[in-house]
Amino acid sequence: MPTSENDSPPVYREIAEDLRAAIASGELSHGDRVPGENDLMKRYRVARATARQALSVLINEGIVVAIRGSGVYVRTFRPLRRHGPRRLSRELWSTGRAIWQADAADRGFETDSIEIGNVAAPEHISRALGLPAAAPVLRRCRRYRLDGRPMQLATSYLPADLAAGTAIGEADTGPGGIYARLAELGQAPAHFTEEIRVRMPTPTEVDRLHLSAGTPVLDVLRTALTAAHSAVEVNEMTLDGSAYILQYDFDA
Amino acid sequence: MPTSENDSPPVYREIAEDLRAAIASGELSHGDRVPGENDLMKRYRVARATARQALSVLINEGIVVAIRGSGVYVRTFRPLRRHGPRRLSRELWSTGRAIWQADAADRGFETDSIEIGNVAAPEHISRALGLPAAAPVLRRCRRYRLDGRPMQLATSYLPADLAAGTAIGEADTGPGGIYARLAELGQAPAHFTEEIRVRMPTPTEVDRLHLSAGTPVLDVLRTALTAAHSAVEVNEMTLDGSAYILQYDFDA
DNA sequence: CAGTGGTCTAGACCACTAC
DNA sequence: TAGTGGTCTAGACCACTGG
Repeated sequence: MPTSENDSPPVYREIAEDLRAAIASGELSHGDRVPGENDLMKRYRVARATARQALSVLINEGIVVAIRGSGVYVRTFRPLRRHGPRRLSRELWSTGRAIWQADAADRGFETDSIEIGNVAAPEHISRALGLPAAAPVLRRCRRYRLDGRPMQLATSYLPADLAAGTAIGEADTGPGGIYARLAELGQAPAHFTEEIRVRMPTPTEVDRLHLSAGTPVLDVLRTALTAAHSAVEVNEMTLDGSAYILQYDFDA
Repeated sequence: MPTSENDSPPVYREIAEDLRAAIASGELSHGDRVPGENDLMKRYRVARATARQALSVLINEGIVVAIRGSGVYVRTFRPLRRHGPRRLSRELWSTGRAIWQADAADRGFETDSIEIGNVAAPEHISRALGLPAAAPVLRRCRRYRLDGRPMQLATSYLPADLAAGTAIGEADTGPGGIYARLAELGQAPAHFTEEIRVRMPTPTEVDRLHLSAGTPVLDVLRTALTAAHSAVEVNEMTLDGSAYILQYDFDA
């Protein structure tokens, strides 16, 4: 017979709950060291696996990180605000700034591991662009870092014939970026739609974004449309969920 | 000496990777049964804890669910599209429909466990409403279900003096809901801003939303402003991340 | 009632960090 | 070098699901 409480939660959950409460109450705060495996084994008189299981709960909730050889620590959370409409206003890119420069004025935002080439469009991309299945598209993959920390992965797709022979196919797309080049072609984006999904990251994403366990990612799929409502670009982004707050403003 | 590969990943990761690949390739698909602990122990000749650890990776990624006494299954994912701007268009609530009815026409959307009362505003709420700290506000908590499945938790806050003596304080707010009542008071919402965050759920939310492990939640904080830009309502929502796609449309 | 996943113990060896 | 977390074994008892 167990402790004979009518329906007591498992030990590891109670330990996790104690730690969670200590964090919520401020008794332990950002960056503080959390009691480790050995501490918990002594304090609660449990086996190592049980102590580990308790910690793994908090790790998978993303409120704590384990650092090998060192200890377990309360995670800090300092997200960047990403303003949907404002950052895509025409004034911005028509004056020669790349749109991601709107996110973090003056901070060390930089792009990384760029890859450009023509491919056959995946199904959801050809659909979004209104092209036949597997139509040729120009794909631009890149990674954004802020202060050295990887924040998001982004892949743009444009109809191959539209982009052919322009700076859109170059590593440096020039002042104002892709959207300014599209405008020069008479295909300036006028409307945007963004679709947002949440999920846990794949191992590849964990690696490329340096995610710790318990960190979800945001998938943002943005479609850029001209004034005539033809789709000229689709941008598929994967954001570190602990690094962003998304903001959207609109009218009734 | 281990298998002497220079830097081979741990066994449990390799097992997880095999299963992930089988799912990605379609060899195993939605609802299918995944090899269980005993299968993995035999097939890979590992101890039970190792097989469990491999499965726990996939469970925490949200790609499979474990059902006690039965087995482990590939999760199905069928999200609901929630259209930010459109669902809040004035025509909708001014014609007597509650705004959440815009999400799921004809489907069994219903509200649940409603709780209404005056409280002192939490810090982030008083800030959003432009009120002094701990000002009195009317709070409305509720839960939404679709086809019986809980989908989101929502808590609205309105300045107490504004809501006093109106149907906003009632369980049934009448045709068109809160926003129609505000309009009658000459405080019709004209602008909205929504802030989106992602995180792993608390145990309470796991319970109230029936979330399985590896499911993140979306926090949406919406502020409703009048044409004169005074904030009249703040709605703090927590959505089941596996149940929603958020969509926002806007112009350049 | 056989099989499943859930919890827990008591060990072991390893890689890494910090002093 | 002492202490940390990471991986792994070989058991045990339990609650639950399914035929």
